[in-house]
Amino acid sequence: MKNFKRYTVTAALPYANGPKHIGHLAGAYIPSDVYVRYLRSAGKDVLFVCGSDEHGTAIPNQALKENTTSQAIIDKYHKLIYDCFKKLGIAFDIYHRTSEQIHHETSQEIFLTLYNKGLLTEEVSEQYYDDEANVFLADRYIVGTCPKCGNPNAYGDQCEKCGSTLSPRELINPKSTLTGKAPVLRETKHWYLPLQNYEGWLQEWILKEHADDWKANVYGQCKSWIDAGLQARAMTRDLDWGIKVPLPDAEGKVLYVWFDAPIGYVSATRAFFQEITSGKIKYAQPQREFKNAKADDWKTYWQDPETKLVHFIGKDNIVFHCIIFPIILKAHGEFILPDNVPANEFMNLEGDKMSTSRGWSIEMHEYIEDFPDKPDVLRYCLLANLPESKDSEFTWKDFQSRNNNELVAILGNFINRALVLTQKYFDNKVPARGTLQPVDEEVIRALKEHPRTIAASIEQYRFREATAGLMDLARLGNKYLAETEPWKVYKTDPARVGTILNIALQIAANLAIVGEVFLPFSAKKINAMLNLETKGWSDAGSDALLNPTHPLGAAALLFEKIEDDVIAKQLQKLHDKKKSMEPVTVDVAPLKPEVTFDDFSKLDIRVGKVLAAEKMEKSNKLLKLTIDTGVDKRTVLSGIAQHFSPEEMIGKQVTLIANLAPRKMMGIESQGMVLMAEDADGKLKLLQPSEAVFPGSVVS
RNA sequence: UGCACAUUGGCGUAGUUGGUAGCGCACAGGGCUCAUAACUCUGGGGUCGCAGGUUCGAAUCCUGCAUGUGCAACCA
Repeated sequence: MKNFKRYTVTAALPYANGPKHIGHLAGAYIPSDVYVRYLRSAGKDVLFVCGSDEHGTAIPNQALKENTTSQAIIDKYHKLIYDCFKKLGIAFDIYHRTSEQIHHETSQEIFLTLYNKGLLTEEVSEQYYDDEANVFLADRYIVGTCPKCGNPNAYGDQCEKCGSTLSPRELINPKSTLTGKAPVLRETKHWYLPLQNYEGWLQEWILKEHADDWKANVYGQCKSWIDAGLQARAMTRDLDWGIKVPLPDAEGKVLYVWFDAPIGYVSATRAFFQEITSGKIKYAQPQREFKNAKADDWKTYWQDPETKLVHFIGKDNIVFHCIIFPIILKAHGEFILPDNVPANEFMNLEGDKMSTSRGWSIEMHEYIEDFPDKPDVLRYCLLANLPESKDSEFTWKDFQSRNNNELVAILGNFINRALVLTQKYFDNKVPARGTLQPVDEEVIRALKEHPRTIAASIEQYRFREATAGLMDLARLGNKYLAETEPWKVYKTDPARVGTILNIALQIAANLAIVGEVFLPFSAKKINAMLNLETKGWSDAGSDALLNPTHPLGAAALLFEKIEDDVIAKQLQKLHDKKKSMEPVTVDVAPLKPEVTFDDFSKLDIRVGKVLAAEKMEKSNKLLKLTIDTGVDKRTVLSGIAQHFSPEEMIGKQVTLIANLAPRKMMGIESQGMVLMAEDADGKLKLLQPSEAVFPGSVVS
């Protein structure tokens, strides 16, 4: 494997149209953060960039939905998302924004370079235009009747009923989903990147060079794209929100969001060096010292072949990061290419796909609100369940058991045991070590081995395995104490106990070093308890991190148990949220055949008043109502017993059909029918005049 | 519909070139009591989605089928 001088690590730019959930964390942000923390701890030259993706059609759409401006949307969600990352310990060197000037310039420069090299093609085509909303319509925003199966709700790109792929022009009776109007065809010009010209190169670069080191899901996805044959893809759009196409004849055109978004990594890097060299810090938060940095240093991180570029993303982004963006970089000519793109699969939640819009999700800010002092618990739980090779599952029960059985019982407990014993027997000072016994030598050997295997896992992007390694190290400590039983030995041989606790404390100090990568907040606490400065990975595995007589800090609990009711509450909250998000109009019954006015006027619909109500015996559905219809008082049976009690019906005004032929039910004749509206959830609601009217009032 | 990835004990999963299937949780029993009834040891439990094939030998390679997810659409 090639040895690199430095690393540029990116995490997918979150799209700033809404909050992000823990599935996003598991996909890209937690693994990238662990990777970077490890590299930093190992003293590597690494830069970790991310930022908000703030262009594309979905932003103005979200603005419409929230009744505000696009700018307000991106401001709101940029802040929300970044705050969450910070509180969860995701340690970017810079978290930038694609709406910044420097990003617009960088994207335009790269676009112009491709243009000037003659690598973009220009094409005029006819596209549907909504002349009420004054926008060109993306295929998705057009619905109409499917020419193949007659489904009236087929999208401009595909009919979901018969599965056939369509183009908007094929739809019968196309309509804009924005205004409901029929769209018109209009000519528009766009600039395309002919991806097919790079097929040969991609075959060489991905299919040959990365056959072994890219993950199966990533490699397979790329192979399927390349084998299917690539096509020219438009790199511009008709939209007024985004980066202006830097050409004279491109009024009203912006760069395609997938053209500019990955360039965001580059502009963030540029902004980073600009900010730290000028001292005008706006977004940069350097997580280590950047000595003698120059504004131009961004180039080293993006153009020097000795830099290793790694993109962390979710599986939905594979094609953009492995095919399209690399083609842009390659076409430009001066950039390095990603060495790896360790894309994760998706994380499900309690047996179902996570979805913010369906309300089936745990948003980052929701977690932080409910568990403000537990960022590491979430980090650990996600790390232990990362969807590295297939979709995985987050459940609150698992969250609880990971916390109680692993963080509390194994890691927290070991640290606590080592410290409490030292307090008790050695006045809270690190005891000196005597002659080592085989059991000591064995544990020291194992201690040295752990950081090595953990590092190897991380370098292969196997973060789940690496996390298990951390917990194994804590297990090693517990096992050592159980085997040596210092609390027993102390009665006969206090010096021997000194040796044991010295070694146990060295293990604790190692847990702080290794833990910093996975659980930074807890690692900090361990260091405070040990009264130790943060140490780097080069010290990991050492059995001499604490010197004899070194005074320890105060012992405190590292993690606390999570009780059942906390978990039950979260589950309830999740289900409630889903319910509140359910669309109002579900399964609306189709229209019945037309009737004439004469048909309608045959019905005698009038308002009556319930005088008496009682349950029908042996029926769980029927209520027997006595209704004042104005002309008479009559008995009506109504199948509403599961929705209304007899008591609450008495005195109510109801709408009834008074001339419906009488019908016998359960031995009693019903002389009319009370009208009800059935809600989406099957619940019945009374149909009443908005204000009380005289019984017998006719409805027409 | 096409392509890609996945399918392993009750649950969550590992299995890197084919060689008697590992781990965590849960479960049962033992040890210990320094520790947040935590720790530690031992044990039971899997014909590796289904059906074929290649091989001395297949969870692993090939074919077909089923199920799930993603992509394919100007959805970020």
